[in-house]
Amino acid sequence: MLRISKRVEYGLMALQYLAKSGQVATTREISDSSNIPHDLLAKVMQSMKRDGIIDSFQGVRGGYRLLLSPEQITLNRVVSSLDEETAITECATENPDHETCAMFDSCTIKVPMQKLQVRLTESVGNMTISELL
Amino acid sequence: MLRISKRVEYGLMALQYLAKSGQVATTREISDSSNIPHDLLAKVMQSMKRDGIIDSFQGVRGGYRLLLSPEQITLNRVVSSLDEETAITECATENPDHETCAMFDSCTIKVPMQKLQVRLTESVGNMTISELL
DNA sequence: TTAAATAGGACTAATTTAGTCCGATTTGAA
DNA sequence: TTCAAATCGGACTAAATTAGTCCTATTTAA
Repeated sequence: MLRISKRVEYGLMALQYLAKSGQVATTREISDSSNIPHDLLAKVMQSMKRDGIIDSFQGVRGGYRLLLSPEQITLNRVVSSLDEETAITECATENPDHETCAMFDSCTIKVPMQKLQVRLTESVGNMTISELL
Repeated sequence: MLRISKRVEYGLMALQYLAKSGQVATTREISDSSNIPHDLLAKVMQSMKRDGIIDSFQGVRGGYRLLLSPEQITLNRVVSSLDEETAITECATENPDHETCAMFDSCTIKVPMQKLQVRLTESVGNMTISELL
């Protein structure tokens, strides 16, 4: 029905890795262990860093570390760090309007779609990293 | 997190229309009333016809009609009629294997993803057309 | 000083999705 | 009988999104 992006897949793998190790790990270490393209994972880590999910250390002994506990990191959070679009339809965002969808006024499935979004966020999106351990 | 395709959006609108009218309606009628590209809607209707959700009548007084009650038509059903990929990851399909994903063996988030798929199907996917009325 | 690491922007390639076009067939009505 | 309105279905193009690469700068421990 709805496919998860590679960015989110890689992000989840990396967070799982960090949660398991409990220590600082480099993108090289993670990408090698999981067969993830290194440069792409680097982007993913940077995004999650900016969002405050993980912490980073530059320089030769650098790397990343979890900043939140596995229980605190939800799929919703990971997705909103890593994906552009996070809603099932354009009108299922926080404050949808004509800017986002040309059919805004005439649309007859707007309200049901917004309800679906809530269901998705509350059931699927509430998964946490602790469920990956 | 996961966006619904235009095909599914249009499909839902059309099914809602058919459910409301309770009669035979043409793709022209539906596409005009909802501002949907006609030719694309035609494809969508054909797919849903093939899947047995709706019924068709050819010729000058032709069109489409619901074949199932609105309560019987789930989002899961609509999506599987209209989309190519219906799972959140390649490994969250019925019988996943190496054909579908190169990382199948080494992947460490396979099982959790399969559980997520179940959650998605059971919560979001269970919505029916009756919820659009 | 150097090598290993993050930071980040720009870019290309690949894939997926959206939408169009064409011709065939069916069929009710003028 | 003809015609126009409809479904049917394949092939195709265009657009958008996603995946992945590349390059350069900065940081920092050894």
